[in-house]
Amino acid sequence: MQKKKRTVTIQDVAKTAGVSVSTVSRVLNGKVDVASDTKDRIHSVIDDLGYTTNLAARSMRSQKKNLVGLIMPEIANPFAVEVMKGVNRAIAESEFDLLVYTTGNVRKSGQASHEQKYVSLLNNSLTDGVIIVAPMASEFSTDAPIVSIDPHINTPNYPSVHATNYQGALSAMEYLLGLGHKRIGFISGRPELESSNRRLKGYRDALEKAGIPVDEKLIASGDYTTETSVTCAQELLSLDNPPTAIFASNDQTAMGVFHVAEELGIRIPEDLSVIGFDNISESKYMGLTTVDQFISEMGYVATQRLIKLIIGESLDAQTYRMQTQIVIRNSCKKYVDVA
Amino acid sequence: MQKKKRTVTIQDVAKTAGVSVSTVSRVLNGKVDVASDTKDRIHSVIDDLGYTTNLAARSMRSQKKNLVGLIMPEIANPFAVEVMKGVNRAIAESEFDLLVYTTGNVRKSGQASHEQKYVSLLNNSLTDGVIIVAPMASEFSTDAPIVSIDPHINTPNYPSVHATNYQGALSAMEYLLGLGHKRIGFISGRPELESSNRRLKGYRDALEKAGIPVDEKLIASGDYTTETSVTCAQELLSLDNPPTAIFASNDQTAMGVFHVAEELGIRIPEDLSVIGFDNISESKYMGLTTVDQFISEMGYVATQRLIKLIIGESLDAQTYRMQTQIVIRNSCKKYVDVA
DNA sequence: GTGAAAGCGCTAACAT
DNA sequence: ATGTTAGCGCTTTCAC
Repeated sequence: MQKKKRTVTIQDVAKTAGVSVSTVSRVLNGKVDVASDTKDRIHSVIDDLGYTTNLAARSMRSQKKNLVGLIMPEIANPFAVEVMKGVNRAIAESEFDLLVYTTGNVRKSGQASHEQKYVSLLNNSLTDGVIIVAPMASEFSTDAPIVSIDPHINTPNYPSVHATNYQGALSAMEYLLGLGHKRIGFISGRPELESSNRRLKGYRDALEKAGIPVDEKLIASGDYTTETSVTCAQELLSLDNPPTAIFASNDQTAMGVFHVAEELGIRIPEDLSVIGFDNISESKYMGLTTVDQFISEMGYVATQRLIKLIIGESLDAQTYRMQTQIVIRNSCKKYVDVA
Repeated sequence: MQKKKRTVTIQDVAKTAGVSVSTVSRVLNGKVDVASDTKDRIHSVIDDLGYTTNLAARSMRSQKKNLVGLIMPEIANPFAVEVMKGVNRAIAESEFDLLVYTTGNVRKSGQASHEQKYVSLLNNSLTDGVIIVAPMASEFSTDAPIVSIDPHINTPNYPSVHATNYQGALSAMEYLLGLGHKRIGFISGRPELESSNRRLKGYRDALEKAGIPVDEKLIASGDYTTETSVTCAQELLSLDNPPTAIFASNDQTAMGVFHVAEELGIRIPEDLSVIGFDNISESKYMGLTTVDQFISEMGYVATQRLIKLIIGESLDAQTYRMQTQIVIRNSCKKYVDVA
């Protein structure tokens, strides 16, 4: 079992080294005006006692914490994972460490009302700044800088990083239409999210622009999960006049389509073109065409921007839009409708 | 931009509400002996001022923080992601929130020497207990409970959750041997990890037990990443006498094999049986046979055990071994060696 | 170059 | 039912 000794404090170190706490603190924080022999002595005492500075206490007193916070309702879903990957990369390249705060579950976090709470929780005590993912609030009160990723509000009062969801959906559809598809299914994401609605709007507008009337039967309402997508895909593919292509609102959704197609013996991309927004997970190996990955990139960019704010630089623009782009992993066969 | 007001403290609330700080503190912590009208008044002041409690200050004073920590060198690799998923699930079911601490990068974390630092960092200040992933240290000094996942040491002095890596590898190999394979390739994981070595040992022992001499040319050294695995797979598959099956030491490694096979026009599972340890990512849709997922489960179990320790229950055993098991997603064709 | 002392915002006795 | 007060471990003036 682990040792149950009382925590070693700066006091203990000072006492054993025969100096005052302030001297120890100076050494700890790399201040210059300390005799090198005292410094050495203190360092060795620190090693001996296994002292480590108490984060809470330090945070309470000092400005710079070298810590950025990331607030997410949960850290298990693919979107969250991808954001974290991007944040992680930026963190790895920086002098900052990262503290991810989560309640594990959207329900526990509650909604907008709780967001401010989590922001202050981290920002006013532990961290130099926070990144908040998909916030609903239109405003935050905080001492330290904040950057949001994919906020629900279109033009929030705080810096944000978005994806060009509408444009991306438009390009995706143009690609499918360009292959000759006339009946294109759509599986939507969570309807309360801006991102989802803008992808849907892209779908509709692209069809309209192409002079193809929207068939509401071809629009299935998913929720960005593979499970629901399976049901949606079954629904779409068992229509009397099934779609010859499916535009999945995210990668998990595309996975569901792939899964159902496999069960039904429908080959992708030969019999059915599938295009997935995002491209998280390993679907790139699976015969899907994707709008390339930017979620991770959003995490990366958001972190970089936050760090800029922390070190006092200003942002070129408060809103940053990540450009989505079509990536063809496996070209779909040119499709000509038999009808 | 966000408001730049000075942080609202419990003092401010007390003053505006015309009560003492302790009364506010009582309300904040849901103590009973407060008149309901004062309580209401305080609550409304809290709302007005947008007060939120300072985590650092609170942590410094109180025992119970309702927060567990998770320490990982980085949070971007698939193993880390899977662990977090499991932890997330357990957290969602509990009254605790989660704080994930990472430096973003193994290099920045340094090694064993730094582990203790991170443990104390969280455990002696912010959290009620921590989970540490793949620690090298054989001992930790900490006030609050600790649980490790997949420690490098075989029998550490702290509670741990392992997978039955050796047994799992044995079963995987028995499965492949049972299909009639005589030349089975192996792509190893990071050699400094216990898990990797035990999987390799399972590979060797299974062959030996089957009376098949180990051909060292069939053992490629990977590092649990898809990138390296691609090289390994190319190496193996371009041998004069290539393997008819490959045992990949984890799922990412299996992905690499799949990728190379696709490029070479080798069909899985028809021409090449591939079995991957783990089963993270979406490889289950890819014609691979896998040792089923337990990494996430390790995170889940570890969290549950930590919570037990936090609330004062004791563990049945200090070491918990997750049972691995073969899962056949797509049965490989019975293979008979032509040699 | 070093020490003494004043808090940071909070909780937990101890009073009243 | 509420107020007073003593710290938690640390950094930071301000002395010496």
